[in-house]
Amino acid sequence: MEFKEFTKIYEVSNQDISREVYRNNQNTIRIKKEITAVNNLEKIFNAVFYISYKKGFQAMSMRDLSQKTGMSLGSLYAYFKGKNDLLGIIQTQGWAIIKKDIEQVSKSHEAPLEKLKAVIKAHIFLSELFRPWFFFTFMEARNIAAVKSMEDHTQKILTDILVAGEKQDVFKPGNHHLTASIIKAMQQEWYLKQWKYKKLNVSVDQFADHLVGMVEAFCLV
Amino acid sequence: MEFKEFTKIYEVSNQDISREVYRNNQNTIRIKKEITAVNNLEKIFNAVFYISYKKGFQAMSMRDLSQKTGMSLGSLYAYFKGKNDLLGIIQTQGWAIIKKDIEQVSKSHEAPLEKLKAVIKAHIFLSELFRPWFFFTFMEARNIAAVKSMEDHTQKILTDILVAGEKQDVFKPGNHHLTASIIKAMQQEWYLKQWKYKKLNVSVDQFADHLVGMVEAFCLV
DNA sequence: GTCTATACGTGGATAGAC
DNA sequence: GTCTATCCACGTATAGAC
Repeated sequence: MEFKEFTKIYEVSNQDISREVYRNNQNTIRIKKEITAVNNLEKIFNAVFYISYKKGFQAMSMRDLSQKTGMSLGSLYAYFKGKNDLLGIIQTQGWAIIKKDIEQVSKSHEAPLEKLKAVIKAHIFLSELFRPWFFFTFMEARNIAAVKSMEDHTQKILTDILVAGEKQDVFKPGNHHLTASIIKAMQQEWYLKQWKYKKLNVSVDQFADHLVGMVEAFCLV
Repeated sequence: MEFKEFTKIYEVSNQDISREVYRNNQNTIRIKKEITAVNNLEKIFNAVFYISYKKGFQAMSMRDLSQKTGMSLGSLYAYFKGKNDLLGIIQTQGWAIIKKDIEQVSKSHEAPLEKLKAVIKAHIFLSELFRPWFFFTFMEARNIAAVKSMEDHTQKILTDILVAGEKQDVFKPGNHHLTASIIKAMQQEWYLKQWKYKKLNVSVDQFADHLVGMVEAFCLV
């Protein structure tokens, strides 16, 4: 599967995400008109990602955010209770995006190798589609327990596939936990070092294929 | 080479680092007695790493730092001009540690495969020895141009080895820039996700060997 | 729903005693 | 060299007009 294909199957836009956030937080968001709210939420998220990418969420002031969105300080506080609340909203949503996807993909395919390839690629493609969410979640949430448990969760999926593959004599024996962990690291690389791959002129598809190639070389009997 | 061996060859302690920092910054540091200065600098760095690991450097207040070091606010400012200055000092030193090592190691060995293994392992071992410095540098300096150029630099060393190996028919042809980049990502994993490998009970040596195994499987003809 | 004006607290930094 | 006390700016958050 290539990235283009993936985007057609996985039809979710940034607007959809903002709408989801709006509906999940209608109790705290003071805006009544959905269209207005969704549009502004999108503006807010983009601004947060932009500023946080450069200097981190903590260093971003509400005045920064006000300037970048073009909205006043007062308006912003109609969309979230406080800066900390905003952080929580983004993290929760980022988490939801990742979780939903992984579960979906890991159910498709049966053969271990095909399954492994599909899971690896799906995660990279998803992180490409929502790169700012992934980057932000990684950078700003590092020590939250929730994030660690999510890492464990997604890693377990990979480990299970490797173990199943070994039983079917498709994969070599070895420390599958460790292999799974390193695969995860390689996937993360794509959204953590975007600037590098832009400079190297490497596309998502190239990156994903290269990574799959490395995993195959190491795991296959 | 194993980690134990490495530590014997590379005989540098945290004290040595603090002393280096002291000597490099004698113009701005107001303390005259070296012993006092070096001891307190070490305390300061450890405190910075501890607090920043949990909430990031920006979120760390000078009062946090004062409490954790047991030194007063006033005293702290005798060691650096300001919070921003402190950040710069740590980053510069972190950078120096990495740079010095890599250059040293890349000169040893001649055969591409041996050289590749040595460079990969040395970096992992070094990052283990000075893990807080590496973690801090990665997390707090992500978008500084200096850091990007350093990434390029260390990556180039790996790329060159791969290219040389291909010419000697030891390594398969391929996108060596991309491979080098992914190797770097795998190395970084060791100090970025320390908590995970502690939980998995994976030692530095195991990790390094596993990684070398993956690279060999992929690169060797 | 969005704005401006403003209150209030926190945090970086310094002065000056010891 | 280190401390306490204090200054001042900046940033979060709210009130209330439009």
